[in-house]
Amino acid sequence: MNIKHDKVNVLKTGMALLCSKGYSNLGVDEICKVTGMTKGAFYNAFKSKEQFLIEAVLLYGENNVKRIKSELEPNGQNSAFERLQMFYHKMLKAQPRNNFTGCFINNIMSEMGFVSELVGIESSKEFVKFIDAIVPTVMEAQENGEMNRELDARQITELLHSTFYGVLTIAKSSQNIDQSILTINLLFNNLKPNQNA
Amino acid sequence: MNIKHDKVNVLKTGMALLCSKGYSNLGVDEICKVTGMTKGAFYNAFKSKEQFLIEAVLLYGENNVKRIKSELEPNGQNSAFERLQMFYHKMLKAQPRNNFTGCFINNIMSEMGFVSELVGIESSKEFVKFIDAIVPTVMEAQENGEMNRELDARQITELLHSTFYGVLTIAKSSQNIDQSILTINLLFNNLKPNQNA
DNA sequence: GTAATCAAACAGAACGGTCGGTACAATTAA
DNA sequence: TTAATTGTACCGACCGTTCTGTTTGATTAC
Repeated sequence: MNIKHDKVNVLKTGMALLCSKGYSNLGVDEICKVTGMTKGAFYNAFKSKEQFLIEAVLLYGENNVKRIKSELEPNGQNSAFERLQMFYHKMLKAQPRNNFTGCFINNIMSEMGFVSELVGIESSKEFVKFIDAIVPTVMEAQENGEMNRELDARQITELLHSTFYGVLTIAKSSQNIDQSILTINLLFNNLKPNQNA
Repeated sequence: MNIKHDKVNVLKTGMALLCSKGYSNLGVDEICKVTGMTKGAFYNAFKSKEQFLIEAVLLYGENNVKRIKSELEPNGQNSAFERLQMFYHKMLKAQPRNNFTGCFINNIMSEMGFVSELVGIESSKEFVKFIDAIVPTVMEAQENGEMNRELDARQITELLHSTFYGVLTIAKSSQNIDQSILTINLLFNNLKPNQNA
């Protein structure tokens, strides 16, 4: 009996696999096995394995932008600066202990950015969208006087998220996030206005 | 006629291949083709492809520590802060345009950190050695009054190098280093002592 | 001096396994 | 009936590795 497969669910399951195993280490057979698809169904739904990856990148990006906006929006309790800090802490701590797979876009950028130009371009686009989604909260923190107003908000955001990617990579390799949290905290403290100004 | 292969040269050539193609995308056949080895010679020199990777990581780490120390040592012209800034600029700009492969250790950490525990551990160790090699110059910059003395030198160094890795990954994917340089500059400016203190 | 010996290094064909992808009949939905 | 979807066997290419046999160069024996 044929099974009706929800493409979005397949992509979401595939994302987790891609995130932990990487693209080259993950076979189409395994994607099919885990999602319960057959090869016929897979290649009916996706033109190729690479196209599957790109669709996963796009879906992840879309959902992540929503998540960013949701977690950073004013909640009546925390200031913009606090929400930003909580946001990055949460993402670091969300990683299961001893199963630290890192961020999907960061991993794909690193593995495929130079191998597949198309994948590189698409994941870069998603990164820019993440930045776009975070910038308003950084601006709010600047207006609050919680962050240095002399700096460009977009530059600050690029710095924050780049550093986040950097510590993620190191944490993924050492399977330890303690240092990552210290590093992110240091950066946040440094982005406060000059205390004695 | 048999050819005498220098293991170090083979590893260096392999490093460049690993850096641009990644581990999973690089076959032993290609390593052999580029280095002029045959399979027999390769498997006589290396127990396995993974062992080849680990030896490449170790050699890269060793050479990179030497390079860091050499580029950061006092030159009678530049202050510690200037030498640090020049060091990171140089590493970013050293990447050939449109052929931006990133940093070997960063790439391997991201691709293999979770796939092979051994590779993850070894590359993390090399990262720590890089930090060890940079810390003294950060301390010197603090003593000079060029960098904020209130912060822990090792923490600053971790932040610098993590951010460097982050911007490298993004640059590798977008094939553009302009933003990376701006981001690193912003971080350096922020690590100066509070101007109005 | 030189012939015999031997382990290490090398060459490259071959192996079993896995890869992404396809062919096509069977099944389902319209 | 017809078109779309699925299940499965299968393809050629490629993978890391192993294999057998050869070459090499240093060591040993005479």
